Amino acid sequence: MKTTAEPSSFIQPTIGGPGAQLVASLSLAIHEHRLKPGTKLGEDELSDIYSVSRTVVRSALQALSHSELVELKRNRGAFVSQPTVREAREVFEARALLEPRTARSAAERMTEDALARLKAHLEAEHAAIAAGEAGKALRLSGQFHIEISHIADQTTIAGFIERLVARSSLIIALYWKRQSALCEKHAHHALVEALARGQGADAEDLMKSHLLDIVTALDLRDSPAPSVDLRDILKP
Amino acid sequence: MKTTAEPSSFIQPTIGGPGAQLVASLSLAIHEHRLKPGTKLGEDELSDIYSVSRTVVRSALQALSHSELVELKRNRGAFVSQPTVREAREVFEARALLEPRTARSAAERMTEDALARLKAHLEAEHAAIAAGEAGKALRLSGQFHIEISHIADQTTIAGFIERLVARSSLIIALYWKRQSALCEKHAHHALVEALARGQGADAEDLMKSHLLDIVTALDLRDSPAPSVDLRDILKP
DNA sequence: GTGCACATGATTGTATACAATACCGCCGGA
DNA sequence: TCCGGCGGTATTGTATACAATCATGTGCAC
Repeated sequence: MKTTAEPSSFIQPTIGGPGAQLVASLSLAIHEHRLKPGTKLGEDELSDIYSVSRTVVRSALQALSHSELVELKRNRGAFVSQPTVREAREVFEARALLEPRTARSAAERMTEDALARLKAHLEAEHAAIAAGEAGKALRLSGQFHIEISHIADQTTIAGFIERLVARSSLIIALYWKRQSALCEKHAHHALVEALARGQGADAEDLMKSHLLDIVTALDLRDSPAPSVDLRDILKP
Repeated sequence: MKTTAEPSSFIQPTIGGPGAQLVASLSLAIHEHRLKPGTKLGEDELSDIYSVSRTVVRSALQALSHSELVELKRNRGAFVSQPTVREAREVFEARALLEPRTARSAAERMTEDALARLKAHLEAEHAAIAAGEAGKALRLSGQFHIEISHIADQTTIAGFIERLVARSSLIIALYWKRQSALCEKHAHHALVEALARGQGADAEDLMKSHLLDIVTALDLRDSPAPSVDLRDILKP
């Protein structure tokens, strides 16, 4: 393991523009499942709440739509995204393609500094679970994967994983089957162990099976989408 | 090979909002290297050219910044992105991770319809090269990869590849070494052959070596970035 | 001649006003 | 009773005006 404490490159990609505060706040609420998929995000409503003009609200909503967290429907408004079963499958296929390899890279590029951050993060996860803060626990659980991708020092891939994790949060909100969030805890712990020892192959395998566990805990049968809008299918 | 002609899912992800025309036009110009990296895109300038208000121009620039084609600097304006050497390497590492596997999937899901489109595309590439339209040829060359990813029927991954191809265009504009674009032609032809025969493993290998060829045709030595702004490094 | 301070001009960030479009309840006719 | 047209209301799309910030060039002090 390297011991150099290179500064962590936590540059939010392209999200620093106008309405950053708003983007962050909404993003947080969505990740913590306080805003559920399908919720309408009215512009006037948000501009009232945050005391900014609709201009910046629109800007923020646009940013979120590019992260695929909200869906913009022309002349109808912004809604928290509702990934379909098909999209859900795709997201986890993509994660299966990217994350195991990234975990391996992370193990190889592990630093003392990063390990400390990772352990602290794990601690925070446990604390949130213990405190019964389900939303916060879920968000941290997702962010754990993002942390790892950042350690791998591939900001481009990390950006993709960030998007995938975000969508995963929505997917979990829609399709979660069991309520056992405990498996997460152990899986993450085991991953940190492997990463700490620089065991890349182990980390890769652990990540792969961890992702598989998540997918199998989802109910992705071809059900008629939760609440589809015929307009979105039968476009004139 | 399947023969069902399922409708191609060419849904532009989240890019249908305001200023779509503008986004398309600018995107085209960037892909064809008519707008070079570092070029400033003034808001008034664009609003004059396209006869729309600055509101929609800003919206379009924001969209492009989320695609990482342009960089938005607060209070200083929008510029066509200048990927660094490091970012260039990351982009092609990501492509190496995603595209070969995707090519394999494409081979497995090939349809008569898709094959026809692919061949037509190849023809267009040849025509552009023959006509000496270097910019157009380059753009089509990139779009070829996107077509394949769409055939693989993984819209999420296809979206990532689309972004990577876009960045690749900028990278090529900055770091291209040789001027032999002919290799592309043969590589793409070979790929289509493999895809047509449903030879997934071959397609995967061909894509891998094709991407490697592109990278080796780049000059990615650690050079002092083309024209950096000290402000971007020494942030107070 | 060099370096700093300030004023001026240009460009972006934000807010507001108006126009276009879609949603929803009502009403009339079959 | 059900379907289709119609108008009011609400919400989004676009344009414009004003405020804040940054770039540039001049002049003065050293």
